[in-house]
Amino acid sequence: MKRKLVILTGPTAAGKTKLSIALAKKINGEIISADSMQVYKHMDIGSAKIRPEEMDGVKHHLIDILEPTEDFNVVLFQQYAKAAMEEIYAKGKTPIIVGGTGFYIQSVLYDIDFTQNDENTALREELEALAKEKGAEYLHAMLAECDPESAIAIHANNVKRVIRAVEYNRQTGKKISEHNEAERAKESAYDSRYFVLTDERARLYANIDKRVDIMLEQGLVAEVQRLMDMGCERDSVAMQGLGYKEIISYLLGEISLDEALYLIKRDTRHFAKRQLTWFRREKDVIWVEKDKFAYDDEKMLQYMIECIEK
RNA sequence: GGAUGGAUUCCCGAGUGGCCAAAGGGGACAGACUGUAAAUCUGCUGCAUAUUGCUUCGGUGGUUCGAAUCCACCUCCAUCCA
Repeated sequence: MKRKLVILTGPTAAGKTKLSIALAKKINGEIISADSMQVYKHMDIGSAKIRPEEMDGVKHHLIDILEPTEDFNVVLFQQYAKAAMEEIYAKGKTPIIVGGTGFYIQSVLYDIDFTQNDENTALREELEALAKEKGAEYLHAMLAECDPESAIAIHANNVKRVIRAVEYNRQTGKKISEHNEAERAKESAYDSRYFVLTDERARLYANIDKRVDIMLEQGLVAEVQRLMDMGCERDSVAMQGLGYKEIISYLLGEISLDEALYLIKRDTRHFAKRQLTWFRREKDVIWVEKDKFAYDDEKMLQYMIECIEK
């Protein structure tokens, strides 16, 4: 008997946070954040993190668990999320994964096996250096040698993924293409309800623009300044977040504040599009289109609860 | 009123007689993604009854086998002189 798992995701600025609280209260759930930036402390404004008072007594997991100087990735997410879920199930409650990072959700939902090879940074650095020196094509040719299928599937310019594929082969002696294929065939490990909250594209984009302006008013620049003062490196995982990298660029005098804002808005729109592409590809998703519910949260909740109880 | 420069496909911008439906960039749109995923990467962008046909480069007319490219006039914009 599979255990119940509720997922509430959707593109950025769709309104997941607000709806998630109401949902958690109705179904006696606890929330696990699937967000690659909200795990970090001191990154509140730019990550649009939920404020404690907004939680309204609903317990949240995986928020504020790391310093911005620490690295985070899917594997860690999966570990933490699974641990949190056990804790929630033990209490007889339902876990609700809320957040926009589709890859993270997938890692838990399909219990993807990230073979536990040690983090071999030396090898990765070696490959990165090689790519820089001899070019992306060279590395891609290396991949073609050890894993032709991956070489076909991964574009040579996508250096990060080429490196990972080569790295995987070097560490395990196997092909990542075969691994991926096997993982893809997996069925959901849970009795899950995968809700994707979304809205008309134009509204979504308008919300994004508005939200960025609000972040600025709330003190985004000061927040980023503080992070820099704390010693956050600009190429750290945390500082790759939307809103952070652009403001760093502004604070370093590379671009104007207006340019930074333009870039944040544009790139956040691009991000929302990518999220939508991801969710379209996921199977068994339940779309919750706000315009079809006349923007009535109660109606959306009611619909979601019906789906959950089925 | 005069002089000069300019008007190009959603935007910026290249193109100065045929190889131009028109470089490049941006935006929009679509897609990939299995240890950095708020990352990284790819495709596409005049219309159609689609290996061809049609309409397009401010407007009208002209030169030419052939014009976004040359000429005339007109409209608008910019700068300068009155």
